[in-house]
Amino acid sequence: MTWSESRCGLSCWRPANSDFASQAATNGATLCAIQSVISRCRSVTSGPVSVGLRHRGGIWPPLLPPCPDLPVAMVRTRFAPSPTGYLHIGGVRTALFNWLFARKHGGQFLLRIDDTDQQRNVEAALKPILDGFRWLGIDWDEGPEVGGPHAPYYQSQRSARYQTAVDRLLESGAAYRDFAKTEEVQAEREAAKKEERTFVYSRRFMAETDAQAAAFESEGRQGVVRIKTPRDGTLVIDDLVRGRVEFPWANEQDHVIQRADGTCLYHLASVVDDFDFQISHVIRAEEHLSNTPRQVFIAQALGYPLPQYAHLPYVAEPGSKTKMSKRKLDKYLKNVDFKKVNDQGLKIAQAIGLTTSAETFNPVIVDFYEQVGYLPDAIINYLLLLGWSLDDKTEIFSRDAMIANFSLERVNKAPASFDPQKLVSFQERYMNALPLKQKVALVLPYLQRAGLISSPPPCDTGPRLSAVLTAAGDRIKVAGDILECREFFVADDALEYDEAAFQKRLRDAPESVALLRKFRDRLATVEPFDVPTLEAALNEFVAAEGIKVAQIIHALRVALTGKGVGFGLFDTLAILGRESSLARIDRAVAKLAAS
RNA sequence: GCCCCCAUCGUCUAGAGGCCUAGGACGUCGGGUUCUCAGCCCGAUAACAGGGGUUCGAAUCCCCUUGGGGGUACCA
Repeated sequence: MTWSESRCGLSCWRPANSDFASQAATNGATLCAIQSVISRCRSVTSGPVSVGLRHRGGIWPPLLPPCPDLPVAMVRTRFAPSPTGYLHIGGVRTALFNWLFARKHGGQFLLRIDDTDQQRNVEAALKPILDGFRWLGIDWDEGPEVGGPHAPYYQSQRSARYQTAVDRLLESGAAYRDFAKTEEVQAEREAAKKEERTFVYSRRFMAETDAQAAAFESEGRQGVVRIKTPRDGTLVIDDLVRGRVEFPWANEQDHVIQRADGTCLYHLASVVDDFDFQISHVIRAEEHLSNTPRQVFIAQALGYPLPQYAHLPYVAEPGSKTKMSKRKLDKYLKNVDFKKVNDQGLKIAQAIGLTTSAETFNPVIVDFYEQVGYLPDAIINYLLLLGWSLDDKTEIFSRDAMIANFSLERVNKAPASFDPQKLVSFQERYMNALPLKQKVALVLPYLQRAGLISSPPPCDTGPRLSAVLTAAGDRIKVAGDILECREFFVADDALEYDEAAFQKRLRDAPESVALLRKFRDRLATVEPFDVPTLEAALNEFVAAEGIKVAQIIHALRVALTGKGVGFGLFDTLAILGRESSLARIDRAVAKLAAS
């Protein structure tokens, strides 16, 4: 049996215990696949490696004897953003899976910029994307800013490579110059549609010789280059997540690979780059599955070994299975959970004086989360579980744990819809686990940008912020939530009151106010002014007056913070200190008297 | 239209023919705890798209239907 005959999954395992170690499907002839399987085995064992077929339900005896001398191919993956000016959350998921796969197998992850279509300002449009990846902790071994042995990593700078490929394709007859006008092809397409058959270009304006080309050109026609797609036979792809997929060649088009102006199109460029960059695994979104045949055709015509393909399901819209796009923001905002996350972000952005536009600031775009104060680890953890799972219970993964456990085998086939609520739940868990010191550092810039703390901060900021964050506990879900606690950072005479709370707890509650005035004098002498002493003092006061705690505590909270809801009352008093507490009670009482 | 992919609670998922009376998480709804809020604890709700096979036995394998998604560009 030869490898090219094998269309089954390839596996390898540790001979010692036959433990299943790693699996890869192979697309017919790719030696690269075998090498990659072996290299993956190398990462888990140092002994001899057997390669054989894996069958659902069991491992079959090895078909090849251990062959330790086979060259070990490096795992190299890539993510290819186009410079659009923002980093889409779905793109991050794809990049994450590429990154995890490379890291898991000790390979490289690279970034290549798909700017065949863009003209200017690529750098500016790229910056938010690179910043986003950096913020998320997804690092790249080769690509923009870091360079690498295969530079340049911008498609716009690689046209010479593409031209060489086009020339070779033309020379071998795998591609041809075509002089049809757009309308002429369009007419054929419509005719096919009318007759309910698959459109196949007639090649009526195909020029296979220079003389033919010259003749067309003399008519004033302009030539593009098309691939000469086979018209019969079937292409079989063994996709690492979808398994065996077959495409009849007859349904494929003679796609254009080079425009009349000499610029090349994505499919050509992508195939050439993947070869040049020695990409071993092409891991990308499902939208490219149907595009794979034309890419395979180009690669094979060029004599390139094929990479392994893995097509990931989409990240779908909240509550739907449609691919998520930032263009349909209006629609997503009708989803209550999505809107909630969006509105909270907007509120924080406004409080820190951030000018936002829906284009670049919304929950589909990564920058949103950074600005609002989410934790990168929470987002990564959430995204990891969108289409992948380890088992039926593990949910929290450190970076090391996700790298150690990730595998393409466990990627789901069905699209997963983006659930803002679940993301928030991860964020809460991570925020909660964050050490106080880091929380302080995370939150401080928000207070500064909102003008509540100067920059550089006064020296009592650290302790006060720590005290506030401790008292706040899990009320701070994202860093920007600290702005909900502004009452601890404003001057006593600048405190704002929630009118509804003021009405309910003070104006409409004269008996509470009377108690408040009385307790104020007690507060003036409590020593020390700390939580246990304050609590004891209040309990004593309540007992002496024969009242319930609730009769005074709410009034006191409104007087101190201006709000009806907040931290524990004794925490609040202790943080404010005696002086502020008394001043605020006096101010509230005065306000009451004034109205 | 044609081609390709997909299908388990509202959502993310576990599930490799008997461990399934289908498990976990998020959400939702009750109850408890606390000075409010947040949290926490306890409980409940809720799914194998439909129909045919194969098999002693099907969420799991096969076929059909339905539904969803993607492709069919001189976009990426």
